[in-house]
Amino acid sequence: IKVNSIVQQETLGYTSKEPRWAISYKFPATQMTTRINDIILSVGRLGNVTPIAVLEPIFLAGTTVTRASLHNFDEIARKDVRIGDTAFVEKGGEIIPQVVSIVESRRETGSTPYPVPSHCPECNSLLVKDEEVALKCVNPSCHAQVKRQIEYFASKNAMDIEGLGESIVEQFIKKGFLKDYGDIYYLNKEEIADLEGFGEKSALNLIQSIERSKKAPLHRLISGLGIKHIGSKAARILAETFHSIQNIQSKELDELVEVPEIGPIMAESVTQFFKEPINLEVLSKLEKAGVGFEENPSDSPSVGKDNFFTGKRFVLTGNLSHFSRKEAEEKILRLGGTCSSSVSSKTDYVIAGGKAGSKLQKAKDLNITVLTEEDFQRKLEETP
DNA sequence: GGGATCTTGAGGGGCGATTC
DNA sequence: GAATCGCCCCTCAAGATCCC
Repeated sequence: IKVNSIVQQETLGYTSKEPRWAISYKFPATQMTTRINDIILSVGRLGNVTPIAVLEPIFLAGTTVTRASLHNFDEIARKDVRIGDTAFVEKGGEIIPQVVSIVESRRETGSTPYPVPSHCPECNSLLVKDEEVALKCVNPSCHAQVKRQIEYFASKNAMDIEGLGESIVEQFIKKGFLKDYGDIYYLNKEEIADLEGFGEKSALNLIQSIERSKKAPLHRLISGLGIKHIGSKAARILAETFHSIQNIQSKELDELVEVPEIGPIMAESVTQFFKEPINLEVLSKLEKAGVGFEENPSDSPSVGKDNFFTGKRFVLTGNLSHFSRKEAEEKILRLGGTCSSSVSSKTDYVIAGGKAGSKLQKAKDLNITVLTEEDFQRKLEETP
């Protein structure tokens, strides 16, 4: 057994379940070979075309792996991945399947390099490649893009519309109920209830969930609009700075660039979004439906006295048992802290739940204080 | 250049709704 | 009422890109 890392939990303050003296050994990721049966193309909400390897199913690190992202066509060329190849596959962090390399000695005779596609696999529009590595479908009406945009708008990170997942969105688009995310607010309960797989109860739940989302905090609405480069963090900054959609819309490029953490590319992306007639039409639908376009004062972070969380940067990892990661993040933000998705020297605390992964190791390497869930709860209780 | 963020995708468990 | 179905949630990683 090769040991590639050691995690000493001395500093973690773990309870008897995970004792202070415990040392864990990590194994190198298990690699196995399997055949690449096909390479399929997925179109994301911003039009990026991502190639995915369809694998001969293999049981690897406790699960059956059937697909792995190939990220982009440069990556395919770099690894020279071809349909029919035998590939080494592993799971990063024992979670994410990835194609590590190809076994060239087992390559089938007559195989050819995977061709870079010229047209969108969903709408057949011409694909373009600008400065970015990804190939892009630039047809705003592309079925796949519209579907992904609606899913993203309804997702937990955005408007949090429970019951509007991938397959339901697909079904609604096919039925003609949805053409963009603005249509969500004009869905008819009776029509939904008549659909296969739905009933009175589930239709009512969905409509209620949609109604609730009209009061979502401004930053979640901004995030849900799907503006390129504007994710949850940037959306929060824009909401806290400008307080309403109309206010953001009225800003010129140079005014947006003045906002901390918003650079010229992000600012350009925002102004471009509000210039597109197709986006203005959707915004109009949202506004007419009564979706909140202004910041609710209760959405702002607590600006009271300084506390343990004020100005500190946190990273969450592992499973928390008393609240979801999202809830923990919300609590930190409300108390004036910030949350990041990666550990760096600027991180003040890492909050580690059960089954914490590589972030815990990195925190240890960088000598960053690690809090258990119990420590975190105690700090919350101590904070007025 | 380092760090942060965004995007995308994977699997299984949990759970609610529908169907029989 | 039980069985089945399938959606949603959760977490993590890689690569690209952006900000400072």
